[in-house]
Amino acid sequence: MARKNKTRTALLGILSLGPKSGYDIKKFCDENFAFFWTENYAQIYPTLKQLEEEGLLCKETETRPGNPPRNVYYITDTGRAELNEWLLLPNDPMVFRSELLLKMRFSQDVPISNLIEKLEKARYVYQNDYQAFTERLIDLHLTEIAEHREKPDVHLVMAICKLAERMIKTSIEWYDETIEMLKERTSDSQDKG
Amino acid sequence: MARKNKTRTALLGILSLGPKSGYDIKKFCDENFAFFWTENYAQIYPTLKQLEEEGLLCKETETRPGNPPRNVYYITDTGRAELNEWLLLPNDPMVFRSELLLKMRFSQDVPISNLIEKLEKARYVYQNDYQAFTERLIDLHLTEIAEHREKPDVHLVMAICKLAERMIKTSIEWYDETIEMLKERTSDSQDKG
DNA sequence: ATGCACATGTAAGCTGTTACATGATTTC
DNA sequence: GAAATCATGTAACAGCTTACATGTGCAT
Repeated sequence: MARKNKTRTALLGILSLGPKSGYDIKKFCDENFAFFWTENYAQIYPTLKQLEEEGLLCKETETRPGNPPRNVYYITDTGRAELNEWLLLPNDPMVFRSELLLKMRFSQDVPISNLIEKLEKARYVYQNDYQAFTERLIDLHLTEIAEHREKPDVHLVMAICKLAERMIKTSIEWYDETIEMLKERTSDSQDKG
Repeated sequence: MARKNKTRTALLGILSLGPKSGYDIKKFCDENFAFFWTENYAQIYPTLKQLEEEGLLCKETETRPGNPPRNVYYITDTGRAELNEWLLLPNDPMVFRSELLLKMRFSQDVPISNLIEKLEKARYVYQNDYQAFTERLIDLHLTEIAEHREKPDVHLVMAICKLAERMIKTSIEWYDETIEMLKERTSDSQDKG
């Protein structure tokens, strides 16, 4: 019963890229996966503890001058085994959830200006995301050229960034078009009325 | 504490389009909102009951020959008021969640063929969705022309379908490109090895 | 006979969010 | 002095999914 805990395997995956603290993991998620994955502290810390108890991770407490002590977690061989098992399993279908689209469907009787505001606000956020991904992709290209060699996973990271960039671009174009359509309708009805 | 119940307002919204049974609501969601919203019976039935108790909906039991009895719910004025309040409120940011992209990021050491399989499977599902949306958009256009008039919300429905169609198209193109890239890398490493 | 569509519900229990709690250090 | 960053956690509770439970009518 109840769905499978994805945080477990997400943490194993992130830690398979290198040892990290709970704080690092959150940051890593926000900076790299925000487009398609999020985790929060209230999930991360208890899960790390649990994974350590199960022997999938091991903990080392680091003290660095001028910083609070950190609990850094390393993935164990057992952890890597569970990760690889999960990687081969079929994945859940992607989930896209938009409260804005839902509201839009029911908004025929609310002031259009309100809907336009919502769309503009969402579009603004996307604009920043789009720039971030574009810059990220350029960085990846430049790093690759500068280092005269490929890191083993650079093509995977780039593919993921490309999808994010294009989805966001598609969204922005749709937002602009839809905002314009709604504005035209507003002025039309004002002309008539 | 704990997040806001979105099912309540989703049901109010759907019932604002016309009276429906719990079964109808589920079907309506699956057929119209699946791209960005889902509901399931275990959420729908208790929520309908609760909304009725609060006076936001009213129930009528319908018996039709050859069919099991249905509980059809109508939205009340109080219900409409709560719906309109919610429509004006700022919405949560959209959520996109993809276990496939997450796995992809960690898949540098698993057989590429396994990743390709996953991508091809996902792409196949999208292909069907894409065709469905394309046909749906054509239908909406034709209906509009045939009826020589616009229903008040047709432009909203069409906008939503357009976004879905384009997002799916963008995804399919990315899947194809990514699958090809991975296949090339597989044959490259075979040439070298 | 088998499966699909119609039709309504409940129980269990993990998941995930929000809020709370605490404190050092650096930067403006 | 205020704000941001670094850093780790817990409590409470609503939300959401999965599985279970039950039954009719129609089509192949």
